[in-house]
Amino acid sequence: MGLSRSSIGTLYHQVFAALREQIESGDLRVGDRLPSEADLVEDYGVSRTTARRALDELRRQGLVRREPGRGTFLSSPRLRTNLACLRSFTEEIESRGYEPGARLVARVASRAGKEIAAKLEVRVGEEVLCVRRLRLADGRPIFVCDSYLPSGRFPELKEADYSVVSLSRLFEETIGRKVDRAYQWIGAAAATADVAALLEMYQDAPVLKVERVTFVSGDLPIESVTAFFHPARYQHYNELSLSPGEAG
Amino acid sequence: MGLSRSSIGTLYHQVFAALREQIESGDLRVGDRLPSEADLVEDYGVSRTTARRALDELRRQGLVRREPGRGTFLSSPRLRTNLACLRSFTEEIESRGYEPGARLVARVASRAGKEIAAKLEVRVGEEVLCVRRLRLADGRPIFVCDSYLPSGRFPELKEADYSVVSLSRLFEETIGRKVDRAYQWIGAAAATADVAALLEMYQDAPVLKVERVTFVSGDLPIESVTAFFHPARYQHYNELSLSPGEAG
DNA sequence: AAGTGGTCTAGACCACTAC
DNA sequence: TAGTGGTCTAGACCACTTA
Repeated sequence: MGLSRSSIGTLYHQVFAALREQIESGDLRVGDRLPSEADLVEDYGVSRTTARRALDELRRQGLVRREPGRGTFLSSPRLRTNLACLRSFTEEIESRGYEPGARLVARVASRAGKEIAAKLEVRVGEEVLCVRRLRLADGRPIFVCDSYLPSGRFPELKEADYSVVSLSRLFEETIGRKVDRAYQWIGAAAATADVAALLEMYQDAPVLKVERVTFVSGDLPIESVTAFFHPARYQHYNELSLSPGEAG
Repeated sequence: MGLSRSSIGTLYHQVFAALREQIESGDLRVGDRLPSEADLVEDYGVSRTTARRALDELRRQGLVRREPGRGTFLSSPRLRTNLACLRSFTEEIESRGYEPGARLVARVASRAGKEIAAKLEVRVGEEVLCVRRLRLADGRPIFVCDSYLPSGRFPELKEADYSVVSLSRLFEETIGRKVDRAYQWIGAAAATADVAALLEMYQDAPVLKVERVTFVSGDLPIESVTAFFHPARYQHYNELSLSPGEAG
């Protein structure tokens, strides 16, 4: 039904997206059984391998659990993300089939205090730009992010338009350097009044707090960002394995 | 060669393990090309699907990157070390220079519900052991963890002493298998009354919630654990690099 | 032109679940 | 007995890279 074999994307991703849409629309409730692999073969006219890959993708993202002999069941409609590799928040939202959005909330020129100066590797008092944005997935508020940008080091940043969706792409376009690596801390915090309002939560409700410093090629910090995530709409996911050398 | 089609494990896991062993033995250097899918088909006498799944598993763990038209290459050490590596909570506490401690709070024999059964890959109703422990660093409460253990699969777990500090070591000693990999979700939640009391916090205060499923060699789940961290005393840290697929 | 990984098909057998 | 997911095979075509 409605699959394209030309340029829309892979078949399994189209099947995956169709299922995800069913989940998001509310047709399926938590615990409900999804179509079996055989059902998908019939409904979409694809092979079992393709149908299976779509269901496996849903599982990998934590949306469903699969029980041998029983079926595939909706577990939880949360957004989940894999930390194992560096992806911009925009890429994470996109890769899960949602339409990423952003709303510029504030934009203030300022000067670096000790904390920000250390993170951005600039002198205290150096010019920085503070940008607060509300990030959305399919129009729903997912997180608030406060970005601190070294506008002293990269003057191009002062003129940029921060109502765009992806800051990573903005960095690449305006200063011609690609995002390369990042480090981050993940913790929990109580929502302040302003964050709570943006995320449609109560003040002091728990939020997931991510502090990230991002580097572009040349190992230069380009952004220090603190993000507050709606805990019911977003969880970080990752997979861990033994580091080489200790494996058995 | 040396694959078994009986009881050692899936074919793709055996191929995967053979390749990982080659990597860890040092036969392959950073940037070296691994055997192609076609090579593995010949060498191990498996289908391309099976060979491919082994290589995909290596990529999923960040050990290799795959380039269409070129081949599969061993990732750089920095990429590998930056990717999430599996450490027990005990190791994490130790690496931060604290003296790890543990207090056994509860220990109950029970039966697996749907959620736990799916995570531990056992049947619903199968015997499981629930263990709640309070974890300490230099005597201060850091987190509460609720472990669900497949005592039906590993009867040795029933007799074990859970007042020890490291469950990973306990697993290795009692069942003779090493912890191999894990996956986890990280989110935020409000502290329940019992958790808050153990962590010396107020009820409903925000806590960092980590749900982890740990596997031992043979790819068998050994533990499904939910941990609640004191947000002022613990934050999750990690470093991110470009994904193996896009890395330069 | 040959080789590589990415995708897709159309089958097969198995263990398990539910009726 | 029928249906489910887990694994595996033996092909196929494609876009891409390298020589």
